[in-house]
Amino acid sequence: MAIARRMGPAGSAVWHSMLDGAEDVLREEGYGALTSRRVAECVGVKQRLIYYYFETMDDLIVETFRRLAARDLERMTATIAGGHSLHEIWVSCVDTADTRLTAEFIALANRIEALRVEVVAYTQNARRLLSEALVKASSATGAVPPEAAVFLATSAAIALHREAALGISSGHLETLRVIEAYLADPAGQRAAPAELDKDRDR
Amino acid sequence: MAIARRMGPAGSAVWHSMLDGAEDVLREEGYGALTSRRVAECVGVKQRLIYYYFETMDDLIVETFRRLAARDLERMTATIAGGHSLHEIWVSCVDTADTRLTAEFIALANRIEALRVEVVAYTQNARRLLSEALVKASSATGAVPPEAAVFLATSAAIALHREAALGISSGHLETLRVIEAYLADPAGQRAAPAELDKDRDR
DNA sequence: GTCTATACACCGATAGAC
DNA sequence: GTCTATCGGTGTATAGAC
Repeated sequence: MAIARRMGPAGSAVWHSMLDGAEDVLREEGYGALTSRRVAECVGVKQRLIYYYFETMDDLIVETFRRLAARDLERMTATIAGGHSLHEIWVSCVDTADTRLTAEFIALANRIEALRVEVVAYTQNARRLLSEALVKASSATGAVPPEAAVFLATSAAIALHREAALGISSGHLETLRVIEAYLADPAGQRAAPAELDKDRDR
Repeated sequence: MAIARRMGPAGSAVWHSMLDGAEDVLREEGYGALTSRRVAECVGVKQRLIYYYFETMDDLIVETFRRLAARDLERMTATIAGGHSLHEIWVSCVDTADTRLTAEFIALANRIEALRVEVVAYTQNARRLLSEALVKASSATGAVPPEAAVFLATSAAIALHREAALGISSGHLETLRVIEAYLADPAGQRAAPAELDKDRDR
């Protein structure tokens, strides 16, 4: 175990731009292309500088995820606290969220233990936030438990993005419609009592 | 463009064992470790031989997926034709399927055009097979269109496997229960008319 | 803080012997 | 059909000048 070499400060402008570069590469080329040379090229510096700011490439990856996860959870918390409708929360928290990026991190988490821990924590936090929001929004107990609804909706969101990137669209519209119908009426009283609410919009 | 070099026959024993090796590496170490040397080591031959049987590494990858996809679709077709219940089809076609492996191929498909085409074809075939089976099983039109149900169930299955590998389990039981309840009664007459069926079990 | 230069491992792919 | 040997490229990571 060698003595830690001199390193640049976390949080500086260059440090952040390196995380930005790592994000871009991951999003557009996948983790197979996430190399120190590639990130350096994105930032506009030489490769050596990456190792001045990060001990290893794994560290850079973990830090990139940490920043992303923190921002995501903050945004989710703020949106949910804002008293928006479930549909608005869905669009802001899940549909908008960069699930392509998240999928890359999840894949990486199978190889990098430190990242695995962060991904688990983030996933559980996000799921808890969304489940609570769903419980609050639907006073009546619906046919689908909130934990299951959140799981189905978020895993569908990831799959929708992934398939769209590959050029698959079969079943996508139908799925989105089901999710949006559920969010509009989570308790599922569509059979008879919900007819009253439907008329109100006309 | 060079003249194609002499190559070994597709379908031979060694050829198959190379696809086996590629599958193993993908499943256990991810596509980052899928190299000609690694596969050769798995098979017990020298690296050079990989290029005797496959023009490029991308070719080996595509062939590996093709074999896997063909076997998967065959098994699905047989199971569906066997007249089993929806729940049995679910377990045999989706829950059992190697989603870890599939996820690796999907990730690779973003970089290898020939693989992308194969993945798209496979996904659409699998989705069509399952949707048709679902339509046949539920004569009445349920609240959820079959295309959406298949999409939600398969994307949930992938997410369940992926998260289990990472050590996440929150929401999993609830999700499985919802899916199994749906498969047991896809038409969704649980509100009033289904009460009759419920009592039958007691 | 940012650079040039470099060590060493491993990658895909090829040449040619047996 | 399978091998040894090798080329050129790129990966992580380090040494040390400015």
